[in-house]
Amino acid sequence: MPELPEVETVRRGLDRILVGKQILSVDVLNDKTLQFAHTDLNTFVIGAKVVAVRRRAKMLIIDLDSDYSLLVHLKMTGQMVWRGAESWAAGHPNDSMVGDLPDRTTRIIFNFDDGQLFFNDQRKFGWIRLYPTNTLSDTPELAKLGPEPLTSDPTISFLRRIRRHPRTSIKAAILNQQVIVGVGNIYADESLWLAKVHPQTRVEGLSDDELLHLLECIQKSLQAGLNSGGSTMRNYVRVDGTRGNYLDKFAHVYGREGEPCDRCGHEIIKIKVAGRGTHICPNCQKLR
DNA sequence: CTAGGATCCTGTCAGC
DNA sequence: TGCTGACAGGATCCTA
Repeated sequence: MPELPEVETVRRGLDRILVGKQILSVDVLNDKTLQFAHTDLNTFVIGAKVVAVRRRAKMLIIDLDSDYSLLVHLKMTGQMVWRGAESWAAGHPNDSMVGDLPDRTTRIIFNFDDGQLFFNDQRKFGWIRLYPTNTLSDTPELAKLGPEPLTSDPTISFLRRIRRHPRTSIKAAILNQQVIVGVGNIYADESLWLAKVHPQTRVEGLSDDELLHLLECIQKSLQAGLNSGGSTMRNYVRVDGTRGNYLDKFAHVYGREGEPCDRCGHEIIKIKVAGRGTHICPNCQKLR
């Protein structure tokens, strides 16, 4: 799914398009996606205007002038698509970004007077919840999260939090949102390659300096993803109309098994770590 | 605390 | 062609 760079790309688009607009109605095409009392739609959502669109970890926060906020998680296959005078899409890249909507992946539709916002999610893991804006930071979803890697200084918090898991693999540790937020399977692999750390290395086997260097590599990888525009309609459809892969713009190892390492030329291999497909250069990333 | 597996879903792809 | 199993950018829950 969308990791931090993709969710932040969604956030920027929604903030630009939605702020100041009023939600006229909501169509619920999949009951389980909207995870709050549906009667609350009438009380706190319909008729409200969007005040701001924020992000925490991999979640979107749509603040409404009812003093309630929609909390959105795209999980593996969630995407947001705006259709109005302008057409815009970001999140999980697939044909729903460019085809007629609603389609079979559409779960929720927010209707505005000048357009529609589609929440599409093929696998139905994604969800939308509703909380009073001033209670958000105390919710189970947000309360225990680790620091943001690209805003504020995460170093002290990161070190303290990752040291709580001395015997876990470094890959599992950086995927843990209570240690550092925003890292998913792609950016975990990219960061570990950049830092030349084998994903199965135990946390206790790395010094503070090595962990902080890895943190810098996490920040660099996430920033590279963000700079390439996350996964948006623009980079999903190439100029010639064919389908593109935004990973090509920055990925060194993810999805590149069998290809040569950009640094040493050794063949990239795919293994399994922490239950996830994991891409490494076995020459650059040796298990000590 | 930790590893591993199952789970929530739908779709695609490789191999037979 | 059809079938089967593995796998997919997330996260939680359970067992051992």
